[in-house]
Amino acid sequence: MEKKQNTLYVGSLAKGLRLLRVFDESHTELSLVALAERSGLDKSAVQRLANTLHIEGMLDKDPVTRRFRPSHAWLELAYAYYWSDQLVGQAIPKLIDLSQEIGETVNLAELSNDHIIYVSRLPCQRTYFAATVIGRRLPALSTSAGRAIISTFSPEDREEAIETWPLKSFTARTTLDRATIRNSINEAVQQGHAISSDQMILSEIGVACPIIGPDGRAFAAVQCSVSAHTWTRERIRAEILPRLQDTANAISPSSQVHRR
Amino acid sequence: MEKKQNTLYVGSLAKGLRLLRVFDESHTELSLVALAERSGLDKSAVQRLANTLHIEGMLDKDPVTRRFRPSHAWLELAYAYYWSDQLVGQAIPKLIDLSQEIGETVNLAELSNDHIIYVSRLPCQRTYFAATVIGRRLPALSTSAGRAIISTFSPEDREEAIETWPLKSFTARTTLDRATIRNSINEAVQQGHAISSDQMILSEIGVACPIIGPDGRAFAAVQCSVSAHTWTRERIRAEILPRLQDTANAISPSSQVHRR
DNA sequence: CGAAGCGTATCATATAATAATACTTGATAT
DNA sequence: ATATCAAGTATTATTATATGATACGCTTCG
Repeated sequence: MEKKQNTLYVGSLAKGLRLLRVFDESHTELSLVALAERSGLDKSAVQRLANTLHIEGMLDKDPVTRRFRPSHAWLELAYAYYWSDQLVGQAIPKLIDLSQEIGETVNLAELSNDHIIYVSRLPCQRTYFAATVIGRRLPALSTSAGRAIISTFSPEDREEAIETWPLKSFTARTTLDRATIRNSINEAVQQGHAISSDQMILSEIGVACPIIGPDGRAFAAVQCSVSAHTWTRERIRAEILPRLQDTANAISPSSQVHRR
Repeated sequence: MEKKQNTLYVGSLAKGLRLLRVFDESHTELSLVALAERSGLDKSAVQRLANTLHIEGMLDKDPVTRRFRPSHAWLELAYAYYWSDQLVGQAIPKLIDLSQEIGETVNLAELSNDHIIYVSRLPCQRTYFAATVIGRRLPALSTSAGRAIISTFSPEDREEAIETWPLKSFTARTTLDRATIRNSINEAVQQGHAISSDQMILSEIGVACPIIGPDGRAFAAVQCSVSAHTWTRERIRAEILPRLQDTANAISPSSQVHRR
């Protein structure tokens, strides 16, 4: 169909990957035709590609319903990812300490273009499932972690992010107004941390401190999610923030060994 | 080269996947030729495939060293996996409670052929990195979780597992003798749980209770890792085991809603 | 019982992946 | 400085390989 550039591009591989990416929160188990519909590929292509993925162990196939599901191999990829991410190894022990000290859910979020992605999550209280799963990608502007990171950008980059990065509504109270977000980020510039409420789910408050790179720009954040039923912003600032701040500082890239 | 069956098998896709699987604990960042060596593909093939993976966002490329690394997309796959795994959603809240109660690292392990794979990990104490990373795959026979699972098999299946499943040495004390393993599993049959020491790392004790399916056969286990410096088997049995057992029972598949 | 939906199998065709080769770059050593 | 080497990049002719249309068979459902 559409030519996707030159001879260094292997279309079949790209199509196979598209099949993998079609699975998400609400599509956890897909039939052949469902795969075809969601991927935009035709039935024959899906037949061959899905079959290959199955043989290679990337897709499980229910022998009775004939539907495909993500396989354990997807977790093995995550495993390999973790070893390749310099930051995680550095951060994990400190995050464990932090979560034990404050007794609340602690997350490590990394910037991934204009989104943040939760790389490590240490749930301490029962929460909704999505809050415990690694790999969740959210619009940076809508999260405390993202705002904390953006707050370390140069004024120009900050403004560009605020103006152009995507937004999506999750709750009735998700902020979709960029002026309000600008205020929140400006506050973070002043205070060195970001706080947000009701963005992903109601009655949830997020606090985040940026992890600042050698160039002064953050590429990650330590974040903490608490319930608005048991916490106020004041208490968060008094009891959680100092330790959160310390942890974020301790995971400073200045202490990172240069690779190899 | 070697014909890999029929026309329903897309070789290029399979080769691309091989490239992904080449990354692991000790190979976190690979150059073009390193990829070629480890994957067994020739340079041209790797060039095309890696390029495609890069364009599709599956591999990050360091602009200066030109080396490839796993991308955030690998975590997104894990995210999709979690939603597709019925057990995890069920288990997570109970595992959180358990880890808070006992204050020790709690894991959820699933059987993956003759290995177990850690699907969920809730570290409470500082440990070595590998013990905190999800997706780790270990020979079932060498782990308390694996032994707990095998202990629910029929005598024939149990014996076959003991005789034929793979073993690998991790520490000087990793049990490589199948008779010893048989004893350990028989104990688990009697007691309903498995305990092992020094298998993956020295001075580590693992306890595991099987999560039993509707057919009476386990396919997963709740596991707890503690340090031999602060715990004895007796104290583990007295203080950890009862709650561990309760948790494993509570995550019973009888309470699972039949899909769709 | 007929129809619809879905998974599976087959096959002729040309597209699209291949592998060999040559060019470029950058690092190291002489 | 210059040479050497290794690694990344680009090009191309060739054909194998992936393609997608079509047809078959099995369930499910009204």
